[in-house]
Amino acid sequence: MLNAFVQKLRGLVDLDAATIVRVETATTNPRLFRAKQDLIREGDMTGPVFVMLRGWACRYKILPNGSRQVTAFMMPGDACDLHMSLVTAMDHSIQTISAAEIAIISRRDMDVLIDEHPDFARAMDIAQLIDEATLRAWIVSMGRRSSLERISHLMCELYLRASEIGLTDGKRLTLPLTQLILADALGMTPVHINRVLKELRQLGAMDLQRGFLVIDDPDTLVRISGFDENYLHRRSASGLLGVRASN
Amino acid sequence: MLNAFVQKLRGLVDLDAATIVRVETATTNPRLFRAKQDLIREGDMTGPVFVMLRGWACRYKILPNGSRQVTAFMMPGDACDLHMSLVTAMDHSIQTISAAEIAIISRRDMDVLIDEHPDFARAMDIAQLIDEATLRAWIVSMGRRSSLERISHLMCELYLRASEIGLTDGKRLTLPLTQLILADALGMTPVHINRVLKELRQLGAMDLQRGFLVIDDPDTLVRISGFDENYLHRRSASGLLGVRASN
DNA sequence: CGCTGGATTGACTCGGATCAAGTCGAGTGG
DNA sequence: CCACTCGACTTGATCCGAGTCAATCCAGCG
Repeated sequence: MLNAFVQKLRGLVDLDAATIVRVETATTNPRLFRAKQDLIREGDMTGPVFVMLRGWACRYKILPNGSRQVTAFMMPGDACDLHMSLVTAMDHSIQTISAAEIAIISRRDMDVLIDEHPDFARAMDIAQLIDEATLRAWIVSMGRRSSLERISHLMCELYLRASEIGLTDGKRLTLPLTQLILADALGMTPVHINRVLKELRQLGAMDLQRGFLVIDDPDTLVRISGFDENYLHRRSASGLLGVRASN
Repeated sequence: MLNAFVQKLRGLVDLDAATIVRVETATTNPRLFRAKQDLIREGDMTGPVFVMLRGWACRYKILPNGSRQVTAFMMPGDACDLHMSLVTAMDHSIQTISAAEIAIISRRDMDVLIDEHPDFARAMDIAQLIDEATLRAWIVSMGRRSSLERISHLMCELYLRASEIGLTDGKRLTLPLTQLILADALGMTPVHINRVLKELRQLGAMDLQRGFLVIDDPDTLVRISGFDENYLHRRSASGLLGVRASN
C-alpha cells in the first residue's frame, strides 16, 4: 500500500520503482499533530518541506482587524513550500484542521531527492503548477461567483482532488471542515454558509454534515458552480460526472 | 541600460556578468503587441515562455455567464509560465492591456538557460514563489477586505512592484488600467470602482487617472489597506513609506 | 449533568450591484 | 473646423445578497 504522497505523484507522472522506494523512505516516520496546531506561522523562518500523509490542513492569513482568510486546503498527498526556503520568512501560516500525520523532509534531503530523481522533480513542479492554478480558481470564485456557486465549486474541487488519492468512497468523502473554516475560506460568514448548505441540501445536490460530504447529484453541483476541472490538469479521465455512473 | 527582465532578476539574486549577458541576449528582439491582444487562450496548447519588456498584460478567466475575472497583472520584467509546458493545455488566458514588447523564449532555450545558470534558475523559482504569494494576497483581499481596502491594497502592490524595476517617478506611476479592468480584477463593478476611486481622491490618499497613478499619501493608503509588503519578499528596503521621504 | 464548540434560525441592516442617464475626450472623416 | 462616434468615466436612484446581531439548539465529553 503506497502512501498518499506517492499516490499523488504517480497521478502526475510515471515514477520508476527506485524513485518510489526513495520517496516512500523519505516519508516514513511522520510526525503526529492534533487538530488546530500551527505547523509554521507568518513571519517564521522558512524551514523544511511538510508532506501531508493523513488528515487535513490549511494555509491562512490573519488581517489587522483579526479576521482570517484561508487561502488553500491541504489534504493527504499534498506537500508545501518546496521552494519556500529560497526566501527568508513565511508570508502566511499553516495549520492542521484535523489530527494529521505529516512527514517532514529537510531541505538537504529534498535537494538530494530532486537531484537524483528528475521524474520526482517534474512531479513536484507539476504539483506546484496545479496549486497555482487552484489559487487562480479561488480568485475567480471569490470575485465572480455567488455564494451558492462558490460553495458548490469548492466542493467539486475537493471531491475531485480527494478522489485522485482514493479518499472518496462512492459519492461520500470524509471531510472534517467546520462551517467556520469554510466561511474563512470562501470569504463569507458562518451564518450564511449554514443557509447555503441548507439550500444545497434541499436542492438534493449535496449534503455536508459533521465530518463528511455526500455528493447526491454531481450534475446539479457542476451545473450550479460552472465547474471545469481543466485547471486541475488530471491525467485520468474519471471525473465528477463519472461518480454517478460508477454507482 | 539593462532591460526590465534582468533588472527584476537582479532584485531577487546576484547574477554574474556572464549570466546577465546570456539573459539579455535571450530577450533581444521582442515581439510587439497592440493593446487587448491575447498572447494565449485558455485551452490552447502550452508553449514558449513570455517575458514582458514593456507595457502591461493580465491573466484572466472567462466564466460560463460571460463575466471575466483577472487573476494577475503582469508588468515589465515579469515572465510567465516557466513550467507551464509540463501540462498540455492552458487553464487561463493572457492578454495585453497596453501596447507591449514581449520577448518569447522557446522551451528549449529556457531549459538551456536554466541548466547553465543556476542563479538564473533560482531567481525564476523565487519569482514564482512571489507570484504565488501574490495570488494568496489577492484571495485575502477578495475574501476579507472592503472595496476601499481592496483598491488601496492593489495600488500599494502595483506601486511597490513597479518601483522595483524603476517604473515609478517619485509618487507617480504610469498605469494604463481602465476602471473596467480594475473591476474585473477586484471582483467589483466598474460603477463601484469609480465611486471608490473618487473617495480615495477626496481622502487625499491617491489619484488614479487615465493612464497614471499618483500616490498622494502613502501612509493613508497603507493604513486603509492594511498593506504588509512581506509577501513580495523584496531584498531592498525602500518601501511605500519611503516614497514621501524621498520627496 | 453542565460545559463548550459548532450548527441553526429569525429579524434587521448595509455595502455594493443594478439600472439608467448623462458627460467627457480623443479620434476621424466631411 | 466642426459634427459624429465610440470608449471610458460619472452620477443618481433603487434593489438585493450577504452581513450582523441575537437567540436557541445540539452532540460530545470531562
